[in-house]
Amino acid sequence: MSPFEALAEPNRRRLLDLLRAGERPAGELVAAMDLSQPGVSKHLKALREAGLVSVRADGQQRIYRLEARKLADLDVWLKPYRHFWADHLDALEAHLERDQ
Amino acid sequence: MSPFEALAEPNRRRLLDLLRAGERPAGELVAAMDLSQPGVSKHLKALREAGLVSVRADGQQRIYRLEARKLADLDVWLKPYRHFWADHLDALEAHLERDQ
DNA sequence: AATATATATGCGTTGACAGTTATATTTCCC
DNA sequence: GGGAAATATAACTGTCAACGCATATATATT
Repeated sequence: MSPFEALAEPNRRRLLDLLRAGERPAGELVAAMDLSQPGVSKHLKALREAGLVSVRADGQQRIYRLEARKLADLDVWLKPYRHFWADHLDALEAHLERDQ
Repeated sequence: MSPFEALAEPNRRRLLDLLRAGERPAGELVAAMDLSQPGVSKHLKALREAGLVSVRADGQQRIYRLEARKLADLDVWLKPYRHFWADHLDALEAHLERDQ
């Protein structure tokens, strides 16, 4: 599953947001999400396959960790578009300054 | 359809890439894509509903135009993640400099 | 008005995905 | 070893998206 596809699902974006605060065992993620345990587990699998998270075993727990480097793919794709709204912003700012 | 969902589909990303060069009639997009005309038309509809493109009529043609501002949503979502790989890059650069 | 061109929509099929419940697997503790 | 806890997988169901083909709609041309 590509990062783009992985991010299409809101629950998966939420999982990544949760992991931004630091690595967490799957159980905590389940508790934080409004989803069944298997549901969360499947989303985590999708994120794993997209390379967006990694897991490490700690006893019977699985500690999930954000792999943000993979999001750089998105950033790269986005790059040639960025100047479009950057230009607009520049124009807006110029306009606002002119009006001051 | 959210921008995230819209971007999950490779053909739709390709359509956006094509529109980066400037606005184009639907027919040109069909010619450039390896898809049926109705197929392209449906993807364009999805992009329209996601706010990522706009259309204007010119005779019997429909001229499509990139609405890149909507991609700023993506950029905003990405923002809190950016420092993750930026940090990694800094570390890598420092490492490379040290080795020079 | 009839025909052609450009584009969109309807329909049917197929495959993928998200959600559930139930069950398997692994590890821990007694 | 036996049971509990943590997590993953299996099996099933309902929904939705993508594709192709056929058709409708709108505009232009003669």
